[in-house]
Amino acid sequence: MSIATLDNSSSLAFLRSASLPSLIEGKIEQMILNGELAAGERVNELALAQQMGVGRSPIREACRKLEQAGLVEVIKNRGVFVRSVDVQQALDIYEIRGALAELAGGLIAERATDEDIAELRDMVGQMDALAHAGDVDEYYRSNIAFHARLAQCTRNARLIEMFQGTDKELHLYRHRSLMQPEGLVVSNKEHNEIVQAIAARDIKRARQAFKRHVLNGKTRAVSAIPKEG
Amino acid sequence: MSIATLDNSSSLAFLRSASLPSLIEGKIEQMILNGELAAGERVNELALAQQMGVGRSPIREACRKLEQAGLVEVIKNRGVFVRSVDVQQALDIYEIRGALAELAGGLIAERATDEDIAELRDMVGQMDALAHAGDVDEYYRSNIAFHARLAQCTRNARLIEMFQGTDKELHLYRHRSLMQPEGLVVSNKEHNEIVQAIAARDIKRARQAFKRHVLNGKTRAVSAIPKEG
DNA sequence: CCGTATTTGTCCGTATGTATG
DNA sequence: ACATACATACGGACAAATACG
Repeated sequence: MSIATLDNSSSLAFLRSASLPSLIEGKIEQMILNGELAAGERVNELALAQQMGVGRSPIREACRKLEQAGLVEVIKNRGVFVRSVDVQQALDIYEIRGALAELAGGLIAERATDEDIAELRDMVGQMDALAHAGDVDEYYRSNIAFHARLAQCTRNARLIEMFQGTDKELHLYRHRSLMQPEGLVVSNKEHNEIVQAIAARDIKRARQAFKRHVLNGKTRAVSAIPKEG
Repeated sequence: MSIATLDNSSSLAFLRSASLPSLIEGKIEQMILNGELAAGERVNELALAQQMGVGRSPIREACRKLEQAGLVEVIKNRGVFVRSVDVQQALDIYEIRGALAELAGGLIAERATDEDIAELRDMVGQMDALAHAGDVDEYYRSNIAFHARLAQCTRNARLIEMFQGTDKELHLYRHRSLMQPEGLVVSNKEHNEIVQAIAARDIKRARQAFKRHVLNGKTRAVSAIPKEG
């Protein structure tokens, strides 16, 4: 009754607020980003339904959302397949992220609070240790958190969503192992430049620093570039 | 067997290629953009299903896609509601479109073919007549087509999608009557500047011209601006 | 505050289409 | 090329939640 019941009721309260398709969507998304579901692989409705102990309807609705998000492709009467992003599509997305980063850099330099900046500094400091230690996995997670925190400082909700969305799409291109241990230090040096420009409230420098960071990320991720170096 | 049969089989072939949820999604989207479904209004599953002569499953899947596209909001156990975009959200989106237009302007100046440019010129010319004639409705349609054609010239599929997507979202803010008859002439003058810069292959000027056009559109659409004039 | 009607959430059955031997 | 097995597409039914009187 006591603790177990409380835990149970609280988890039920959570289930009440979040719809089942949304929970399933998050689960499938996680499976895709974790690589459990590889690019091009088929997403079996019945198998997932039985695995999760639900009917097929919530699975189907979740897949439609993922389709719109660009994480899966749905072929009528054939099934749902994890989207595979080719080089050209990745370059297109990086091109867009470069422009969004340019915008974001300026917004952050204008709108970030001193608390924001202090926190960003801390994160860069911690990542510096991870980079020099060569802890790729932990740096990877911290990198995501840093960019999420950075995006928040734009105070533009739609822009934050676009960074998140395009980042997930790019995961379908970066076939794991997206960074060399030495790339970590370089990447974090760019993080530091961004934060420095923001702290100085230097809009122009912040725009360029953030844009360069994204486009350098493109170069790091895309090994064989067909056009436009 | 003759013509009627052929027509029938061809329409069936179309139904074969496009999924029912996708067709319904387009239909609902059209109803929203046409104003048949007003912002904030509830989308009744059963009513739509009976109206379209289908079950509720395809309706629900279509609504999930529209939710991800940002055209509707789904509240658990309450229903689907046409999204209402407030002033701040509209400003956020215009901010993003400004950055995307800046990117697009440069890409188009680099990548547009001479045929593209000739066609863009023609469209601007036709719109000029419509603008001076004060034909708001026809100008409105031509304006959409012009921007779609312009986006195509970027040769960036994802960027094209983003222009389309954010444009639909903005429709939920612009409560009809988005342009004064005199605004048409001004707007098309900006179109002409964009095409001129592209034809001259002047990347910098094309970037600025396109960005200005979008941000001027923001000013035209947003009457009461709370911050950042 | 309660009962009723309406609407959503989910599951499942059947039909249709696809892949495989 | 055909038949079988399998997966998806859609509709209908039941349960749960909400809205209304």
